[in-house]
Amino acid sequence: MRWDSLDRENCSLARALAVVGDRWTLLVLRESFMGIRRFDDFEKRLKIARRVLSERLTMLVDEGVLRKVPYQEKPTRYEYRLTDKGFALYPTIITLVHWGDRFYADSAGPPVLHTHRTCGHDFRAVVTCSECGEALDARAVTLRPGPGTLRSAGRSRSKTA
Amino acid sequence: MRWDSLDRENCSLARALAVVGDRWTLLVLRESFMGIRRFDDFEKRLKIARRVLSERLTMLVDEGVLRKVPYQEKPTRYEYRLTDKGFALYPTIITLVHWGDRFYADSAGPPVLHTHRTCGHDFRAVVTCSECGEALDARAVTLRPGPGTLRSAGRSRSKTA
DNA sequence: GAGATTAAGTCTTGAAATAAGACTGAGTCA
DNA sequence: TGACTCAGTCTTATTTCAAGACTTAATCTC
Repeated sequence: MRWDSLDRENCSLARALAVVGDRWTLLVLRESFMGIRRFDDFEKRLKIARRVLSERLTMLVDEGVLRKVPYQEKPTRYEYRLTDKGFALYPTIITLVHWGDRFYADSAGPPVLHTHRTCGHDFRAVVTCSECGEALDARAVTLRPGPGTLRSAGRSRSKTA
Repeated sequence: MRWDSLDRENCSLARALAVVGDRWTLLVLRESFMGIRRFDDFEKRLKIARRVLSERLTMLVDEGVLRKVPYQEKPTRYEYRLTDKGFALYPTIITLVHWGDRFYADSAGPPVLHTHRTCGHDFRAVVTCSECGEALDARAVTLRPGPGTLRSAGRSRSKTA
């Protein structure tokens, strides 16, 4: 499978992965969520090859996940900021961080704590159902074909997720 | 950076990505969540190179995300099932699927709908704070060093996420 | 009992992505 | 004038990946 053709596949996960399903891309976004915006700062913090960083940033801008904003003139220089589409990836990233905390933290505990400013507490991310508000468990979810289902999709059979 | 050394880095996201930060790995897990368990079924559905599939499954078993369970003898054959650690990736996958639905669905709508058996409704995944129950926004989260922080970590400065 | 089939892989080969680091260019600072 | 900053691009060697033929072990089909 060629990944640049994946966006045509009728699967939201495959389409999402065609954009962010890459280690460097997600680490770049982690830095964005931590407030990093400039090329050299990304490079120094990630120790990423400049060529790879350049490619990823350009791709993320093309996809609308980041946007280039000029922060000085003479010479004009740009920084990379999250768009709303980029901010919408936060749930994915925070849940993955917490998975890492849970299964790969040092015995001492997680390296970083997340504090919810609204309530003032350190928290874990809990994924809940938009309809009933209960915490979601994969075993309690059923799949069924949606309006965008293609005729070909074998995955359209109702199946326990 | 070599990815096999990433687990030693003091960052939960990097450690998590060292395991699941790969397109094929996440698509394999998607199939697992859809109930697929056998080598040939993964291969047929994903059209993945057998070599790559074999590698990914072995790695996921080594990491404890999947486990091999014999389902017949003569010859003994195994299927791959999610462990609890594997099920714990559901929040990450469901939020990424919904991100794909939101930004990459056909005009008709998402290809697959998710139904919560507990309440009977189609739902979106909402990430909430474990402490106050409110929906989380990246802008309302602050980072601070946790017990596992290394002395080296520049990321330990308190920073808006 | 010969040959096809099923399941779960391994092997080979060519193509693509990555890492490391030198190089470029436009402008400022000392 | 020369060093420095920032944001890249370019080159080359290494690593990883994709495609698909091949292997093994056992069972079904005729």
